Amino acid sequence: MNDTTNNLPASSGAALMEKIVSLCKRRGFIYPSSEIYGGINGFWDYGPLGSELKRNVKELWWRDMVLERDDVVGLEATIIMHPKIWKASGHVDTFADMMRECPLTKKRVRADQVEPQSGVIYRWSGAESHASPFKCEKPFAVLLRKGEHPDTARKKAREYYAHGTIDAETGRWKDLELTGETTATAADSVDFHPESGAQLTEARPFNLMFKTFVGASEPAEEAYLRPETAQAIFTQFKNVLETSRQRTPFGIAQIGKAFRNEVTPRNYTFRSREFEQMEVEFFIKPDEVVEAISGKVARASEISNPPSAIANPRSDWGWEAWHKYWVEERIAFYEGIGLPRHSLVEYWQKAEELAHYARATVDILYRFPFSKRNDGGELMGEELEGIAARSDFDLSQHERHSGKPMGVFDEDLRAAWTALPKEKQDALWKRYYENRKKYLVKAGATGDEAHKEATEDANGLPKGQYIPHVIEPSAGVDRLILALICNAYSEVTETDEKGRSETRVILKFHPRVAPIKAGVMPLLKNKPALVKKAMEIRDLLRPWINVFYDDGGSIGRRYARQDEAGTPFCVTVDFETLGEKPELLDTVTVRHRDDGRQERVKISELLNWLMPRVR
RNA sequence: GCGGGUGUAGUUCAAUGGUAGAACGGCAGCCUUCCAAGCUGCACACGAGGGUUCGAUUCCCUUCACCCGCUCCA
Repeated sequence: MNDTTNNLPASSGAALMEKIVSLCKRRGFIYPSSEIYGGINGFWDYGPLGSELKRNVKELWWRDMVLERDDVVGLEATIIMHPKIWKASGHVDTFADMMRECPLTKKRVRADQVEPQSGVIYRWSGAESHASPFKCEKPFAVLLRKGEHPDTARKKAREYYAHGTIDAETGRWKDLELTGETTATAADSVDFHPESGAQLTEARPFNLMFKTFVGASEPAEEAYLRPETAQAIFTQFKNVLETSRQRTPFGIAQIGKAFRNEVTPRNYTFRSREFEQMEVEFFIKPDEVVEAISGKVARASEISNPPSAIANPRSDWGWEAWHKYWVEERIAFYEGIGLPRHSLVEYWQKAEELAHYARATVDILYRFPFSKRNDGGELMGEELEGIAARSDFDLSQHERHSGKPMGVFDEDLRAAWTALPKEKQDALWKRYYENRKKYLVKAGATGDEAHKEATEDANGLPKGQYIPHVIEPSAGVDRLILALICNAYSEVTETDEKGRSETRVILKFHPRVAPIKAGVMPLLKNKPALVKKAMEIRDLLRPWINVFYDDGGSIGRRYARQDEAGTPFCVTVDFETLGEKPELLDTVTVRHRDDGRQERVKISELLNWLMPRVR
């Protein structure tokens, strides 16, 4: 236990990240994008090993989420879509926020979310210095709250005027003379920064979506690069439903690029401006429909028994049960590709953190070296995936904005409904109506409109019609790649007989994700028989798994190279292979990455030996 | 976007107002019977632009990128 990431010194987060970054560059996992031109902030490329790693991860996800399930189908949509989609999804409003800035602290706040404040406004027309020729005539104002001394406001003003001047550096700003002081009272004003009290700048649009133009001739139509892949799934929902022979509950999966003009890309590839997502939108029956068909809705606590196992889906599951199911399913996926449970955090978002569309969201966090620590010194983790219960918000929004119906017809519901007692019908109708009305009001409908539409919606139930709800497990591929690399990173320090100590790096990837599954090498390069046999073995394995042939340098050097690349197995052709000991003819040495252990495997059995270990 | 720091070979570092060295790594060859051995040779760098100067990697300015702290993170 002296060679794993978790035992590296706790304080070395930044130093550890530096080592990981340079390893990634050196071994061809990750390069800065456009590096020969100086790089471009927030963009990263994957090199030979990185692209294999990423391909493996995406393929495993796809296999787990789509190929090995009956109830999820795939989609690959375009990056540029109809601009109205982003209006319907809310991104045009929330991603293009009007922001105001505090001139004192430079902090930015959303223009529509400034807390109203009351107090006395102190205004100045400028400031000048006796000690230097400094003079400034910009107006500045601070809100003085109850109980604060006017000198507090004056101090802030001097700080503001001195900002970036020599006076600020020498500390002489305290002597600045403020000019043109006036006061006024303010009640519930939203013009002042809640923390500093300084008057905020005018609101400016601040757009996190990348804009582009469709069409070569002017005036071209403005469009956006998608800031998430989810909306494509919602907009193609009806097409998929009608062509895939799926019925709720079922999901649509997509892997693809998304783009966000992040304010500050940071932490290596963790927050990139161009990134890839792996998402499923899993469409389920609303709870009222489940209850109509099954007679009851299973509680979340009923499922998954024992707790470590993932329950099999049941027809009486409502959104809570499905949500919990996907949380467990996804954590199992991460464990299955080598992220140990203790490296992950299952974080249930608090009510006030939830996005406007979400009923519940669980974030799966990975404890990155750069993560902040809590009071107990424990890494708190950064989000790899969010699993959101989004109700019927998205499909409803697209129904409203496109005017196209997004509901489904469900024969089971229609049949079940007629068999229900009148009281039950009324109760379910009422609940569905209330939920729809609540959504519609939130979406901006007036009371009357909402009542009318919600009534129509609820009247669909007896006919077997409803708008599905959705559970969305949405993962960031690039974040996961970074987590896998951080998790795999380990060092072994060895002292040789000459007393030299040397630190070697081993990337302990799970064999499933490892870029290279096996290194194939002759023990010695200058023995043609060994080389020939090794090349035969490479050719034998190559159609099935990614192998790497290497005969450069000494055998130890080649092992070390493969350790750094995270290759779980090395296959070595030696003199026994050629029959030096007759009983070992046509066997090879297989060397294990993590502990250097060796075993002999017959060449005829090699592929069957390797395959189950690398998938 | 703000403040602070840093930019020299693939990586980690050094030196210098007169255009740069090392270690490791890489490549080629020799050698090598299992964990970065050795020998020989080769290739590879002053982030970019501008200014000062006879001359700038070095000083100044701008810019870009990276790191840290704020901010942001639907």
